[in-house]
Amino acid sequence: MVPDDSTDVLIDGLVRSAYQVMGVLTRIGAEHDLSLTQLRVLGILRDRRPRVSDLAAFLGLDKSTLSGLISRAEQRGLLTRGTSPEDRRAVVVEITDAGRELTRLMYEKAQEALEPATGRLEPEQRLRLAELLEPLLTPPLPATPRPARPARGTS
Amino acid sequence: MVPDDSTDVLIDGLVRSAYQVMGVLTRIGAEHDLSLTQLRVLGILRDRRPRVSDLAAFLGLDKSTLSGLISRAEQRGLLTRGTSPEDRRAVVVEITDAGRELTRLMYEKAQEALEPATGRLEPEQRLRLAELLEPLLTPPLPATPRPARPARGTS
DNA sequence: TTGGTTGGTTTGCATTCCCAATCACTTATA
DNA sequence: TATAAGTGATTGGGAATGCAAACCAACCAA
Repeated sequence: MVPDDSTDVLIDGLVRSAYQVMGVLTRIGAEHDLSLTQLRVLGILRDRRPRVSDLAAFLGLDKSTLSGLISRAEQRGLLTRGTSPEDRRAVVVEITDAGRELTRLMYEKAQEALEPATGRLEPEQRLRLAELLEPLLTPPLPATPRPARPARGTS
Repeated sequence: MVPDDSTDVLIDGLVRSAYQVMGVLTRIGAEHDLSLTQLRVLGILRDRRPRVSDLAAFLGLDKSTLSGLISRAEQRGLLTRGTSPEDRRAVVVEITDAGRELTRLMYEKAQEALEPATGRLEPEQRLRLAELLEPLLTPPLPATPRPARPARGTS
């Protein structure tokens, strides 16, 4: 498939919007001592309880990189490490309430920060843009089905 | 302006596509020992000859961060430092032919890497997507007008 | 039980990034 | 013109990110 003009101009837009979004996330994260990667991990954990290797594979990072990152976040009380019942070697990572709250706040702020940009589109254009973006996105990690009750304890 | 559903879903798409694009750029850059920021700087330099502070302001980074980054790229022959005629304190950064070629290669590879994603859209959808993205983008640094002749040498 | 594999952590190193201090040049003021 | 203040860039210190290699622990097959 030979890339044509429509691809050129699209790549340019995607790359530039990516830098812009990352800039916003970096700045907002920094205000709360969260790196881009930490922010991303927390975002992923919102509805998943993956193992360290799943996380590493999905993020394209080395397991050792996650090790330190998870430790720091754990010390700050943003997430916890647990052992998988199925495989006692495996470490499952779970977000805490504090982590969840911080993540919510971060994404809320990101939304505000991007508002001047997204506000330049009409609501139906925003939907159309989101629709067009959708097919480009890599499917996320499957969500961990949460037990009927929120399962604060191990229940 | 109260964020509505269309904003939520759009932000989600933008953030995810940003992570995805950054992932691709990071990987491709790494294959040639270029960090995301170095790649970005080279991309900016393609048609500009900004001063260090312009670059820092545009990237939202500290000048000191750029200092080292520029030095390393300079040692690799990807760019050169020059003194501004107008202000002898100022350092202007200029891409070299080697840097330009490497940048071209990187973006070509990025295009290939993103092809499986962008290819999921029809050409007219790609154009439409690019069009919708456009209003969101921060205007880039103004290009440095190049002398009439491409000015390989100082002419 | 042994040997190989897989999941995570630790250690060491380069890079990125910020901040504070510094040097060099520019511009304003006396 | 001399001096002071301001601006542009670099340097050095410190934390975090990221990889690779070495390592331990648990799983799994023979």
